[in-house]
Amino acid sequence: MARTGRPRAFDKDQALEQALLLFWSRGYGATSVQDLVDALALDRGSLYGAFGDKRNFYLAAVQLYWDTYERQLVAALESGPVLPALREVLATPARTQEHTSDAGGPQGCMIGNTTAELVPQDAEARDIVARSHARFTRIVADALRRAQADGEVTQTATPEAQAQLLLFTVQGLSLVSRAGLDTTAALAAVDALIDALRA
Amino acid sequence: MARTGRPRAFDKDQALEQALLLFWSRGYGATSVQDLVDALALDRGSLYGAFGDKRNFYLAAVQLYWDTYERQLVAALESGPVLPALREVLATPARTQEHTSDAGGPQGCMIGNTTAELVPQDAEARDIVARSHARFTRIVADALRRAQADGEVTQTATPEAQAQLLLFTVQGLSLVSRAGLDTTAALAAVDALIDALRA
DNA sequence: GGGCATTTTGTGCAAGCGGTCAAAAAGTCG
DNA sequence: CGACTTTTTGACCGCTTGCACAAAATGCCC
Repeated sequence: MARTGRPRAFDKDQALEQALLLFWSRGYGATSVQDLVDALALDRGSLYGAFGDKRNFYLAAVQLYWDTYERQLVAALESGPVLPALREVLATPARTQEHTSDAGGPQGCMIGNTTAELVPQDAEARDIVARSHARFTRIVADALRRAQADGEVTQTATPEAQAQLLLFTVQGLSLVSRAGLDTTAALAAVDALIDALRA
Repeated sequence: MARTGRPRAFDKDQALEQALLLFWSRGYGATSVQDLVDALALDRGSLYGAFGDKRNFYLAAVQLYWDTYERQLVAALESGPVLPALREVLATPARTQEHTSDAGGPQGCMIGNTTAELVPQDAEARDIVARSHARFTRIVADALRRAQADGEVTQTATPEAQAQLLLFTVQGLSLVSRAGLDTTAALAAVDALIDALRA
């Protein structure tokens, strides 16, 4: 493996982050390679050289998104009472949306966006999304299992079923919020769900 | 308003239905005008003459989708106990997905698909989606209000909050199901939610 | 049956798309 | 310092896209 040659003039990780922001804001199809070239201030060939084609670039950005999200999720659930943390997990997308609703900023959940746009026609995208779903439910179910044992969460349903329900809710909330959300109503719905989980 | 002239050689409503099926299966961006021309067996000019441009065509299809869905929703909730009907509303997308997961058929909820793909950049699409959300929550909240009065549904949350939660869940379920769903797990989650609503 | 309004038909087009490539530039290492 | 490897640069390509338009076809109404 040769290590010589002209060094890259840009930070690959930082470029990926910026690309994530763009893909997140506009979606896959609506983001042209030219948009990326303009936004990242690097030339076409450099982009292709570093990341392969547009689809690979997007998938890498999605993976970065999920890795970041998962880290935060684990951190939020690893200590303390579970229900307030889960409440926060659900409330965050509802509140975030309020600030950026009219701006051109990121919209919804990147995993959800990918599910809607790419999954039906892209097996690799489906794998990434499915794996993210599985990891989300596993992490949340583990936390709920502990909380059931502690008497914090009701045992009227299995932790797995509860986690699955939370996945649906957070995905639905992120999606619906793109069309404009009554934040108060959304938070009331979140509270209704959290209350229903209480033992 | 002149009524004369060469009559249309195809059924406009039927063409719209077929277009809906195509848009529903592939999404907006991935469905080219050429695809529509091929599938509907009518020529380019005829399509533009009857429906205007592609975007208008799509929005008309979405509207048709919602009108159909709303009719079924109202019918399902207008009589009998509410919770079993709501359970069915949530369970249907989970089961439907099982059959068509690998085929090229319709995927997810058309409103959700539109939310993900068009809403961020299309004000008219956002209006249609937002109106659909509002109508869904109103219809469901009305049913829940009745059910709360009848003692069928818990009063620990307002009917509006419960309806909003159901909107999130059905949208999330439809979306997540596109990535492949464990039907049993999904139904367990639905049951957990329905049970939580029971008085 | 002749004029008229409308749809059909088929061609054509400008623009934007994702992607490629060859030459120039820039460090690295013997 | 000069060969080597990699990145940069910018022009370029073939393709598909959504859409427009003119001429022909068709049925209604007076």
